Amino acid sequence: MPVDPIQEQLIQARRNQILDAATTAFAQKGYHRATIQDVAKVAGIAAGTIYNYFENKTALLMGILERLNETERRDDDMSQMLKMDSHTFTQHYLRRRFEVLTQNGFEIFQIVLSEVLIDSDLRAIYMAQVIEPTFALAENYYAQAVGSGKIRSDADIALMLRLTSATVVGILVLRILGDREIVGKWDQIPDLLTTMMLDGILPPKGDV
Amino acid sequence: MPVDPIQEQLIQARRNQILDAATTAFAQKGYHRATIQDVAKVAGIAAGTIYNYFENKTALLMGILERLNETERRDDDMSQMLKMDSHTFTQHYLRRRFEVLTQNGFEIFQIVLSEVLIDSDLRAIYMAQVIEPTFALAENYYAQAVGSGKIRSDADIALMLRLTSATVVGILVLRILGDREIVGKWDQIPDLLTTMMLDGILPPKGDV
Amino acid sequence: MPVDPIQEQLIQARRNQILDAATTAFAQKGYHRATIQDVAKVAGIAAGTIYNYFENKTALLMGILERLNETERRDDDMSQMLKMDSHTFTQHYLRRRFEVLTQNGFEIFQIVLSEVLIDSDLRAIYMAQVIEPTFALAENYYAQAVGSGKIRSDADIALMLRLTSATVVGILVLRILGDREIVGKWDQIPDLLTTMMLDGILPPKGDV
Amino acid sequence: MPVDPIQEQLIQARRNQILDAATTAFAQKGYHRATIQDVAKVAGIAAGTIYNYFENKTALLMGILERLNETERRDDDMSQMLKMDSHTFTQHYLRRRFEVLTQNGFEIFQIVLSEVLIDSDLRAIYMAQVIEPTFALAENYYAQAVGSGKIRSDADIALMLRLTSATVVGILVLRILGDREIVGKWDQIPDLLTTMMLDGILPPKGDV
DNA sequence: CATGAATGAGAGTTCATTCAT
DNA sequence: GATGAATGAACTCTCATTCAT
Repeated sequence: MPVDPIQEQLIQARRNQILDAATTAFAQKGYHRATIQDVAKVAGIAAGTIYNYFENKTALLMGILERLNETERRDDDMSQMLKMDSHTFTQHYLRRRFEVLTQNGFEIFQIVLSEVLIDSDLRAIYMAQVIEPTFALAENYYAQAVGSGKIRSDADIALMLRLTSATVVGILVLRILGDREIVGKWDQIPDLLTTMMLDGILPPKGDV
Repeated sequence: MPVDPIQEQLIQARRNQILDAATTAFAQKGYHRATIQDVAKVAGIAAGTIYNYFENKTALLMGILERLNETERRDDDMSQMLKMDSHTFTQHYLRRRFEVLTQNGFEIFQIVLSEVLIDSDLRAIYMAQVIEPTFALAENYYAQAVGSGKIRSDADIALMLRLTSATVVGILVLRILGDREIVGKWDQIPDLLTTMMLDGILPPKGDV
Repeated sequence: MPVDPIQEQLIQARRNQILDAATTAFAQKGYHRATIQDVAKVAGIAAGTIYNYFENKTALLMGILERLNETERRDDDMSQMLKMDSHTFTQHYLRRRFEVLTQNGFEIFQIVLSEVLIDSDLRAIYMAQVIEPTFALAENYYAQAVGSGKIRSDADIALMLRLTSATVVGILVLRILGDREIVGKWDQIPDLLTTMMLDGILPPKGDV
Repeated sequence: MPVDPIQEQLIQARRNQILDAATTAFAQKGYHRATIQDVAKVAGIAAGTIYNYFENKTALLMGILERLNETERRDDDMSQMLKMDSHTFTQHYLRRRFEVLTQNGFEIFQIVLSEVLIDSDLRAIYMAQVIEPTFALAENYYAQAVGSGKIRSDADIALMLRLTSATVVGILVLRILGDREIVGKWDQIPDLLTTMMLDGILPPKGDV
């Protein structure tokens, strides 16, 4: 069956419309409490129509996760970043991560994270497809950075990267939880985090 | 109506038995997918009995959260910690936090976190009763530490504390998600984190 | 409105195409489990098109039944058969019935029978239009046969005919159920049945 | 878990109550058209209660079939029948089969037959557990009868038995379809059938 | 006349909650 | 206080039917 490109576009548009609605509905009530009717109502279509585009409710969740993945991957021309010094690199890296978070809307992470904590199948997918790639580039960079003496050689790179990423994840969680400091100073965070991570919270040695 | 203390103890024992079962059941299947029958089966009692001790299913979740609070608060004689230097204090503080996490079992955070991300009422309670107190002591200490020049005075204390806590939260999330680095090196994390936070990931100045 | 005969033929062709598809689809999944989409797919047309030719799903079933009727009636020039002796007549009659069954495909009886057992409206139609006519001719013949002494006069003709027809129906059912003896020896059955019915299963009197 | 015999009886009673209701409801509307609500209404209980006793709607059908099996098997002390002459044996056998049909109520066969024609899984079960055993005894007897010269030795026993059983099945079908002759003379059928099968419909040789 | 996306009523099924025992 | 059978509202999903294109 030859694919009509216009048909294909219409189908994609409808799928996106439904996924947008699902994101909204799931974020408001949570995946389980939100019904297909809720999603349909938000999308402004009949409930049955959703099943012309998605096999079942779970597929909606998967669809949201897939779209998230695409966004995550869509960028990251990191070739230049490897030439930067530690500070600039870290700064760029964190800014980029925060942009991705901000652009996607936090709802999407709210949904995905809360389900991922519960559903072990989803968890495996999420780890492999979202979390791990988030580590990948930095891991590559830091390995080189250690080699060239930019970073302390006694460090456990793998673990330290987890801690760094954990910080980003944790900030996201606190943001979703509604912490006012985090929400209010969202844009300053990447740079503050850069400083904190590179130099620590102690006063500069020379200052004492 | 005077309360019979023995009756009271029996009631508390039964409540705890049910909450333990609920924790187990919710952790396995998630709050929504776990049924009251599941909880009852784990507890070794009839489903109806649960309703003699808890108003409804939501109350089970609240009960779990309350018990978590009690644990969090049960300790923390921090009076001595205020006399410590920055490194020792931070180390103590992080070790303490990780102990609490480990002792409670991660399941409980898995349950609470996933629901808290969804349910805005629960979220408000959780923020006020669990997250905020976790900040409180440190906030107090660091304010003093800045005053006495132990910490760089240009820092945004409130925000920096959020970032620190975010790291702990994020580590917990990654642990729940099953990250192998985090799981394998769990016990080393508090100390590594202490170093990283205080000194940063840059090599010591003198090394260059 | 004068009917364009070419139009009429096209319509009939399309109706037959759809009924063929419906027969196939219904036989595979059963009337209820087969969807209009299934029928459309087998027919190679769109689902909506079916509704240009049939009022609803039930009408498809009726259409199948009607076509069955036409086949049943299409032949049966029985004028010569009345001149035959009992054995030849019975043999011809049974062979003819089995041909009809075989030609139509058993699927059609599978569909019709299963629905007829359930739907009382359909049942009335089926009785009046299919079963009863099947009796008619034979009834006529046997009445004459009794009159001329070819058949025992103490017999209850009407009932005996039902039993004979019942045998044919039952054989069909067993065939649909997949009985191996019946399936394997299908072609021998009319003649065996002729012998059995006329002479019984007892050994010939003279043999003893 | 030790089984409380009174509990067990109550459960069986409720199961039977539900199966009775299901038989009624399915016979009226057919298995597919009858809803669980219909069954519940007939049984005078809530729809959900049915699911405490049967896994799903299919299990209701299976339950009906199982009860039918039990009835079929409940009897048949055929040891004496083997001593009978052909006529008495056949008469007893057919009478017995008709009794079973009559006692169970025709609805049950209406339901089972119509589903069995459609569902190939069910068909296999039905063949193995209901139809085949119905053949078994007779097959045994007739084999002996042929050996002792009571039945013509040129007969294909296996096939002839199918034809006999087919007749019973066919009579049942015609009865369900509402044929008046069959319904009206139901009780005479076994004996008439006996005569017809043994002696054929031809007039006795000596009569000519 | 053909199409097939959209519809929404209605089905089977689950499960929190109640209450007679 | 403990039980667990009964309840029925609410959910997901299916599919006959319609109708704009």
